Amino acid sequence: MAASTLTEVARLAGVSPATASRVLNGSARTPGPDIAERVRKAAESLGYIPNAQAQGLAKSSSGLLGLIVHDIADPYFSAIARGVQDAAREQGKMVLLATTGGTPADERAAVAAFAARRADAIVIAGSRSNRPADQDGNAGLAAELDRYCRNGGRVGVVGHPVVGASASEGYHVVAVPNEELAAELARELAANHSGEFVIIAGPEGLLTSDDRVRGFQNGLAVAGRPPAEVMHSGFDRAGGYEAGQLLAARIKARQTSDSAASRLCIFAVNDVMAIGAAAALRSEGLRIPRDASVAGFDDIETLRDFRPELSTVRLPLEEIGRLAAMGTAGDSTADGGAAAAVTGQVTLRRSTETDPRG
Amino acid sequence: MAASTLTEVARLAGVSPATASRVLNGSARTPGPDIAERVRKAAESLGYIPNAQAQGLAKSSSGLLGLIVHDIADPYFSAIARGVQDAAREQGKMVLLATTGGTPADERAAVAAFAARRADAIVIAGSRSNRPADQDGNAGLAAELDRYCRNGGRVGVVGHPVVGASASEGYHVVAVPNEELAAELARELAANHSGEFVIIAGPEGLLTSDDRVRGFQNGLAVAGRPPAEVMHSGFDRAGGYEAGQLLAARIKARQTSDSAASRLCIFAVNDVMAIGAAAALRSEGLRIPRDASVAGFDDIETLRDFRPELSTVRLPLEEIGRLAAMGTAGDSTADGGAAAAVTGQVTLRRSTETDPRG
DNA sequence: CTGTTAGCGCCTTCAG
DNA sequence: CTGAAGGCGCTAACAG
Repeated sequence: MAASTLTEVARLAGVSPATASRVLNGSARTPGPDIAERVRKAAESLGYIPNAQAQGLAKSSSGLLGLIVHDIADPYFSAIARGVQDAAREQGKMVLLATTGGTPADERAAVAAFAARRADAIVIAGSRSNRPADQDGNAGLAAELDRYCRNGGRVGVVGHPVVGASASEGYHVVAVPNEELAAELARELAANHSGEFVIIAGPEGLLTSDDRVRGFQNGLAVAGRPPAEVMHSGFDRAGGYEAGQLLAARIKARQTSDSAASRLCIFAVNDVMAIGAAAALRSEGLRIPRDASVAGFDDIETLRDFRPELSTVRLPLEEIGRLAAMGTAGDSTADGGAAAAVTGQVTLRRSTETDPRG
Repeated sequence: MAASTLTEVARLAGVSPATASRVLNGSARTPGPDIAERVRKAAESLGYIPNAQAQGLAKSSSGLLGLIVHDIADPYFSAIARGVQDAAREQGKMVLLATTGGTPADERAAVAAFAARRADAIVIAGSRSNRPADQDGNAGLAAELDRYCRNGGRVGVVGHPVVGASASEGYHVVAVPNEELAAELARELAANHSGEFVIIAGPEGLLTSDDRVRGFQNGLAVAGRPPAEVMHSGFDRAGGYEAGQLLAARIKARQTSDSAASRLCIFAVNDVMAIGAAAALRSEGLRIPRDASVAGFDDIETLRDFRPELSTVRLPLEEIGRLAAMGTAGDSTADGGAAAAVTGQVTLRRSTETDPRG
C-alpha cells in the first residue's frame, strides 16, 4: 500500500536499482535505450514517485527554498512571495513558507527549521529591526544564519542585511534605495506643497522605516523645509489608523481655530499604513486631498483600486522577490555578499494634489 | 564544515546515537537526567540541528503540509493561506507552497511533487473546473490524489471535491454553501432593488462560479424576478473589468435613450471581479451606487478600504483555511470524506443602496 | 535504562 | 554499460 520504491521498479524491469536510478533521475547519461524504455514503463505502471527525502539525504540537497515573511496575507509580502515562487519554479525548487510576524526570535526558529530540512536557500523578507529589545533576537538570528551559510546554505535578504550577520559567503542582499527614494519623494512633494509635513513612521529601530524617515527629512532639508514631525506607530494598517486619528483631531482643531490653516502633508512610511491613516481621516469626516495630503511607499497592488489614488514610491515588489531568490542560485563564489539593486519610482497621484477639487 | 550529525553529538557525549536520539527528539521518555544533560550540552556546543530529511525517511512522515493555490498574491488565497499556515504551526508542520494558476495539469504536478516530498497532507484551494477542456487534467489530478491518499496521504479541499476523485479515505472537504448564500443575497437585493439584474460570472464550468450563479438565479426566482443575464468572463479582476466595460456602455446608452431607465444591479461572483467591474464603471464616468448597484462575494480583506463599500457575502476565509488544514490532521478514520462546513453572511453595504446620495 | 542491529529509499563510487 | 556494495542521518525494534 505504501508508495512503490525504486527497488520495486528495478525488480519489475529486471535490472538493478542503480540502473533504474540512472534512467529515472537525471544521471549523466541514460543507459541503453532498450533498458531505459523497460524501466520507464515499469515505473509508469507502478506509479513510481521518487522519494525526495531519500534523494535529498543521499545527495544532501533538497530542492527546497525557504521563504520568511511577516504575514503572507499582507499585500507587500504576498507580492514578494509571488516573485519568489516564480523564481523557485524556474529553478525547479519548491518553496517552504514561514510567517513570523517579524519577531527575530521566530525568524531564527524559521531559519533553524529550514536548515533542518536542508533547504538549499532561504529568502528573508520584512524589515530588520535594530531595537534594543530585539538585540538578543537579532544576535540569535545572525548566529543561526551564519551557521546555515557555513554549512553551505545560501541566503537572500530583502532590504537590509540582518543585523550582526557576518557571513559573506553565500549571503546575498537585494538593496532597496529607501533613503534616496524617500528623499526624492520629499523633494517632489515640497515643490507642490507649501504646508507642514508630518511623518507616520513604524516603531523606532525598524530599519526600513528609519531609512525612509531619514531620507524624507533629508529631502525636505534640501528643499529648504524644516524637518517634519515624526509619529511612531505600528508598521501596519492599525498603526497608520491610530496615527491618523491623532492627526485628524489636530487637523480639525486647526481648521476651526485658524481659518487660514495650511493643509498638512502626511507621509506614511508604507502604503498599508497610509491606507490606515486615510481611513482614519475619512472616518473623522475629513477628505483627501482637500483637508490633507497623504503619501505612502511601496505601491502595493491594492492601491490600484484605492481612492483617492495614493501618491507613493513604486517598488517592483515581485521583481524584488525574484531577485532575492535568484541571487541564491548558482555559483556561490560569484557574489559573496554582493548586492543586487533595484530601483523605484516616485509616483504622484491625486492624494497629494495641491489644488484639490474636493 | 557540514552540519554536525547525531552521531557526532553522541560521540562527544560519550553515548550511543540511539540514546542521543532519545533525548534530543521526542522519544517516549528521556533517559537518565545526567546523561540527558550531557547530550544536550554536546548538541548545543556543536550547534546540532537534526536532519529532517533523515528523520522523515526513518519515520516515513515529513512534517510537511502542502498548499495549492491559484495565486498567492490574490487576497482570497492569501487569506486562506494565512489560516492554513496557522493550523500548520499548531500541528508543528511547515507549509510547502505551490501556485498553479488553477490549471488542473499544474495542480496534478503539484500533488505529485508534494507526494514525492512525502507531505503528510495536502490542502487544495481554488475553484474546481468542470470544463470539457479540463477533463483530462481533472482525471489526472483525481488519479494523482487518489494514489496519494491510498499511500496514506490526507487531503483537504476547499469548496468542491475534486472532480472525479473517488478516494474517500483521508479525503476531507470544507463545504462552502455558495448556492444558498448567493440565493440569500439575491433575495435581499431583490427586496430593495426594483431594476434589472446582471451576473458577471467566471468561465462556464468553474464550479464555484456556477454554484453562485445558480443560487443567485434561484433567489431571484423566489423573489418573483426574471432570471438575470449572465456574462462569462475571467475569474479575476481583469475579467470583471472587461465585463464592466461592456455594462458601462450599455448603461450609458440606456441613460441617454430612456430617461426613466432603471438602475442595473450587478452581481459579480467574487469580490475581485466586482472590484474590476467597479473600476470599469468608474473609468467610464459612472458612479456606484448612483448609476448601478454592485455586489460581490467573499468579503476579502481588501474591501475594508474599497469605496464605495461593497455589498458582498462574508466568508470566513482564514477559518476556511484553518479547517481545511485541521481536517487533515488526526485520526484518519474519524471522517472518511466527511465535510466540515462553514457559514457565510450576506452583508449589504453602500454599493447597493437603493436611495443613493450620489 | 542504554547499546546494538537493521533498515527507511536513494545515489555513487567501484568492479566487472 | 551494468551490477554490487556502502553510506547519507536517523529511528525503531530488539538485546543486554
